[in-house]
Amino acid sequence: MPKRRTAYKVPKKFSIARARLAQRLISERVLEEDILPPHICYAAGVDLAFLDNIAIAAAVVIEYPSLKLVRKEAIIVDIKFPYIPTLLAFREVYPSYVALKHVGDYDILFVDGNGKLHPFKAGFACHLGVIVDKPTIGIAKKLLCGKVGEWYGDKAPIFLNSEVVGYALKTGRSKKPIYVSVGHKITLETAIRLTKAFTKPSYKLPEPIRQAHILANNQKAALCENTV
DNA sequence: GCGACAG
DNA sequence: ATCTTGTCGC
Repeated sequence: MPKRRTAYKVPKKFSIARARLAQRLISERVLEEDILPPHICYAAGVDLAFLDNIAIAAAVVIEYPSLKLVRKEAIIVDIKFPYIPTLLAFREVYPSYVALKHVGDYDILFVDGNGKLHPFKAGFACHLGVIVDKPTIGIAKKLLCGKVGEWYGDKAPIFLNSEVVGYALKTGRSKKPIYVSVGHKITLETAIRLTKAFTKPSYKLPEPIRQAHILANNQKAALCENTV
């Protein structure tokens, strides 16, 4: 009788090793193909604001092509996990997931944070995208890793291990670009096209993220007033 | 070992 | 992300 053993060791408590294992499993589930409706009507966006150890998670739904805000919900959750570069998802995924459940259905999701533009190709956008199982686009305002390639008009590829994992994209009137990458169920090309489609000419960020950010901060301000 | 490092 | 005022320009 052969000796029975586990395929690999799975730590029971949190550890960097366990987090990396989770990220590897997440990255293996990410689908970089367009599995989305032929015509996008609604795009959801999520963003968080913090106050001590609590997070205010805001989720919104933007209609296309009007780019009007049609749904918005915010929730409050206690936060224990700290912000650690490359492990952002472990701090923000749960609140985001809960807030998203309150805005109903949508065709695509915009997340503020990277998708595959991550050291282990498992950024926050991949993590959340796989969990909610929706076409997801990652939008970051700063470069986490990788090297910016040659610019072609308004965009430049981001290389990581000689592989294109995202694009720097100049939107609105901003000199600084935003960084677009695949979260889940979408190709990089479509992610860029939809990011542009959901971004108003005068703003740098796509509406789903911009509106979610505004809502999160408004809710935080309202919460502070009630505390005073 | 050192520096960098989404939100 | 958060702490913070004014300010330059379209």
